[in-house]
Amino acid sequence: MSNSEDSQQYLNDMLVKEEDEASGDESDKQDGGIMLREQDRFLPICNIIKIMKVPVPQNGKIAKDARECIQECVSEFISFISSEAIERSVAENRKTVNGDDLLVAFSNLGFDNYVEPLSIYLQKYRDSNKSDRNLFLDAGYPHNEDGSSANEAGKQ
Amino acid sequence: SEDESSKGEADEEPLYVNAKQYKRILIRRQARAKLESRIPKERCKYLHESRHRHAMNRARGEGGRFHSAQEKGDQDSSGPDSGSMPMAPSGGITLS
Amino acid sequence: PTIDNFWPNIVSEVHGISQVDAKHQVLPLARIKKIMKLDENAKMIAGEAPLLFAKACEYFIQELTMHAWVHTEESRRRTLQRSDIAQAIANYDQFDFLIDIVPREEIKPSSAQK
DNA sequence: ACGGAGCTCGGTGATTGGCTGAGAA
DNA sequence: TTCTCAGCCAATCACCGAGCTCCGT
Repeated sequence: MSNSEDSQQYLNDMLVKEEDEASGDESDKQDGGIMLREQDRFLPICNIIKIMKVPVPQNGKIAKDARECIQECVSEFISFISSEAIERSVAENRKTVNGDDLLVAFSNLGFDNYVEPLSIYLQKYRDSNKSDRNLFLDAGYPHNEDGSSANEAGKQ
Repeated sequence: SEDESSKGEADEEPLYVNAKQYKRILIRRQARAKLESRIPKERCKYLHESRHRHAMNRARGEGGRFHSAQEKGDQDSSGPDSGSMPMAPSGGITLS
Repeated sequence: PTIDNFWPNIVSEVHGISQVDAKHQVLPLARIKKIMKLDENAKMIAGEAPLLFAKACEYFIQELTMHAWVHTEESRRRTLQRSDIAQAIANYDQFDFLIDIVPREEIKPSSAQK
């Protein structure tokens, strides 16, 4: 039953380290390190397509070239903003790139439109995490801290 | 402060680009060059061998579409005449 | 659904979010982090960074696609293709950072170049 | 004490091609 | 007009996220 024609052997992600492309006749071995696969460089194409369909009319079509083009653009988008944000975190002697570094990077690179919605989104994310923690801690264990004790998240 | 558009690279990029992005574009260009050797020159036909084989072996409808795998064994006890229709709405029409 | 209303709509959408659900993101956070880590200067990355990027990427994809679709309609087509994206990038200076990814010469021949 | 890197693990949605009309040419 | 090519289906399995532990700040 088992076929004997298995040109490529796949190991699990735990063991796979070397290049493992199985594109049929693909045999490009570039030195300089480990080969990067598309899964390492791009976001999943299915998710990209879903988002692309939002501003396109219902009966509109999207060519394969266009999907892959956007996929590459998105990865460059991430790397482009990241590069600026990382440089800022280094300039401030921090090892961790945080959300504020990104917001500053968006602003500095001319993506001013992104700053307001992303600031709101980031604030809501931090609020929801803090409220989760505080509810858990305040439930039955009074833990004193210097300064503030009771503050409610007010908005709108 | 200067609000002029930065020129492209003196002898490589003759186009005018967004002044706020100019410096970063050059930095990214270098970073991509370092990665270039690790990037395959062309896109492969599929990402996973196993998923490729899965798609090839799947039950397919007449129009080439994937179809519920109602049978995957090889032995068909029923007569060949039995039209494979999982659910035939008798005269009824689907709501809406 | 127009370009002028895009960002105002986005801003009112984020206000409608009650609690940030990190789980059901459209884009996988682990993949975004992996792409960020391709930068040799990247050391540590806060958990909120991929989350911000997930949202930002949604906006970016929608905006770029929206701009590209304008050119699809200008050419009286119903299929968005790569040349439309090249045009969109050429016409909006916020997309200048993509100039190497989609070079100018990718704009379809016999089309006016601004 | 906080929070992120690196494991492991289990649950799940992204991946995937043949046919055919929409639509690019 | 000719003929390329994107949408359409859903089952597997690679990968994502949620737990851990460990270590640096």
